[in-house]
Amino acid sequence: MSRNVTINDVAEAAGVSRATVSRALSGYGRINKETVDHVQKIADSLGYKPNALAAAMRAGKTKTIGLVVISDFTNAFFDRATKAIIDQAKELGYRVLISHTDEDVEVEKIAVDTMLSNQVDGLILVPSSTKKHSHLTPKKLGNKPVVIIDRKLDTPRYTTITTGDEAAAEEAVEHAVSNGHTNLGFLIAVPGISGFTKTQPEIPITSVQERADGFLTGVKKSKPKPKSVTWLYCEDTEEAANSAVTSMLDSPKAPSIIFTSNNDMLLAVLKVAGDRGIKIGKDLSVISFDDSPWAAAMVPGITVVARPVEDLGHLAVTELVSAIEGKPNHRQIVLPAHLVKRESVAKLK
Amino acid sequence: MSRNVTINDVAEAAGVSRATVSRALSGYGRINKETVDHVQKIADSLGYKPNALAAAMRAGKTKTIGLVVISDFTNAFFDRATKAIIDQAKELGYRVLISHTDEDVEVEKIAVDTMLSNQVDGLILVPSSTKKHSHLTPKKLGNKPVVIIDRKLDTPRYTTITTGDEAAAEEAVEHAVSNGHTNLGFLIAVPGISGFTKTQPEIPITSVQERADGFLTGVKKSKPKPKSVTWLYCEDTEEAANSAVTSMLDSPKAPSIIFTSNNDMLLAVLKVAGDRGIKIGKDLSVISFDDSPWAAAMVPGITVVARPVEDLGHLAVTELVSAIEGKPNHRQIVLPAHLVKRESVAKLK
DNA sequence: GAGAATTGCGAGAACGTTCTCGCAAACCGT
DNA sequence: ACGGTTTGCGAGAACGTTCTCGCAATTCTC
Repeated sequence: MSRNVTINDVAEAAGVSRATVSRALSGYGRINKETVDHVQKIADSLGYKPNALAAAMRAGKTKTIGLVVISDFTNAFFDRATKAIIDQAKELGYRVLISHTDEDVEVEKIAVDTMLSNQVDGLILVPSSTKKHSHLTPKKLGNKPVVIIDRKLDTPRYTTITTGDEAAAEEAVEHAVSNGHTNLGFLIAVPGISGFTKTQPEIPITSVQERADGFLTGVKKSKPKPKSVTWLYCEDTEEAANSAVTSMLDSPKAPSIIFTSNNDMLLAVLKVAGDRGIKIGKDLSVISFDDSPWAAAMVPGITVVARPVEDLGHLAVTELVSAIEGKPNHRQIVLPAHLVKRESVAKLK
Repeated sequence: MSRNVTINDVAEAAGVSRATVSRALSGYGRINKETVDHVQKIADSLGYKPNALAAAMRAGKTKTIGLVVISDFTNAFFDRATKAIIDQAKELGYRVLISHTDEDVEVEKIAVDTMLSNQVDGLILVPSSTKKHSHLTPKKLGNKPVVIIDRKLDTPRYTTITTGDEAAAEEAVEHAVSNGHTNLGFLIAVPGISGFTKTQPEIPITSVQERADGFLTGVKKSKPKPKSVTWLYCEDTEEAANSAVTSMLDSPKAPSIIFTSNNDMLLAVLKVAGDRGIKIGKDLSVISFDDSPWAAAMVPGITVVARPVEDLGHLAVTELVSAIEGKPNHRQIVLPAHLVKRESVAKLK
């Protein structure tokens, strides 16, 4: 394992000092053009690669952003968000260190600590909990810039970028009612509970809360009052979701349409309905949150609330970098979400 | 922006030397138990967070793995692989720096350089090209351990972990033929070409090549010889895929089953068929590579070749870390893929 | 052509750790 | 009580870079 070529090796080989090599390669200060060329050549021939660690240490800047998401990339929101963030970070000259917390505040704490220990210049964070964020004080974060995405903290301390899920949820209900649906079912994924329940549990995630609120407002406002409304709150696992859907379909006032708060719940609806031979878009309608290629390509296409995920990721990085580079501000940004109407909602009567 | 608390600050506050603080917190060398407690307390009260950069520089180890994938996480293979890799890395005490190359060798080159510059201890790499890998010599990689996954290089220099796609592809054809299909269509995604073509282009990716080979072997071996076989090689974009599928369905000898080499192609088949009112699993059958939750939940469920993606990611990290920690070996590992039979293949006659 | 301005470069400190070395104090055995 | 061992800790170097400072050598100015 041969040692790496350092700036000292280059300096020696070129017959100049370390300082001159640094000047030549980084292009600052006063230096002769010919020296630059000469050093360049030597550096190339030795296969010199600058040590970003050493540079970062000296500079106090790592050009690295920490990204702490709750979920992995097997999720129709976080895969796209992560990609957008990495791409935009690269565009602005930053790298991204990624960690995921699986909705666990303790894991989040450790993840953030690791990020700080690795001297990230700033953090993009999807908080696990609206309320438990005592580890997220500016002091504990070493006063580093932070951008919160997808969800809000109950104290709006940092720049926060979310999507207008409440209005979109309302629009979704409106769309269903205007298509003649009067028996509505809502399936809300809530982390931290076990199994599923009819009574509304505490929802530690503002985006989910807003979706539920939007659904509720939609129900309240709906012109022909719905005959029946079924709410089910469900743990985000396959088994729990399948049980919940089964229970909903077996209830005496089975809904003609189910609204799902995310794609995991949607897949459960598709699966259980499929197993029972219930045809989506005909016997049973469905509207879900979050668009995806497969939701569009399926037959029938699934009507969804599409959120501007790429814009959100892009903006998060832009805001963060702007803060890193000295323009700190605490903006609360809400990007509009909108309903994409496909064929999974039957027109009744 | 208050400066960070360093080991010097702790030392001063505790009235001991830097060395003692380091000993106390890292737990090595000879040190008094009481001193340890005292220093701990002071460190906590000051909110001291060790600077991983400085430690890494001193140690020459960053406990970081570089992951260079071709695609982002919006892909049914790489999302799962990435998650598995991050999780297993964390398990073994490593962090992961991620980059994606979009199948571009030049981007790959820069990505690898960035990784090296950031002093990763090892690399997990999905190479963009089987042949163009002059930037991947041990020398250029500073003799760091490398694990190649998903695809092979034409010179097997590093530990390589792939899946047995050829056998699985053969099995897929066999399954179709045994269900009475005699008009077969193959839709192979090939990066680097534009649009689609009937003539086989050079395939720069061994996994795709193996799938094509497996399909071909399957065709050759098939008992009732197929009446017609249509091959289409297609750029991995939505438009090209849609055109290719359209072209295939419009050809005089339209296939009764289409084999797709990845999920993007599968979605194109679903989309075009859906638009034309062609029922999958009835009027048209399909088998694709790579399983996913939606392929399972759809109606009909899509018959797929499932690859052990999590195992692959897991193993990649384990192998890499073992090499980092001094047991270098160059294994060529092939994990078995298998056919998951669902309802997207019609039984003919 | 003498003083002033400019140019090019080297010496050396600094970033925050870890770890080797060596020294003093405490402890041991006889 | 005296030589030898153990214990605890401090001094200082090292990792690879960047950047300030200052000093020569060169060029400019009148």
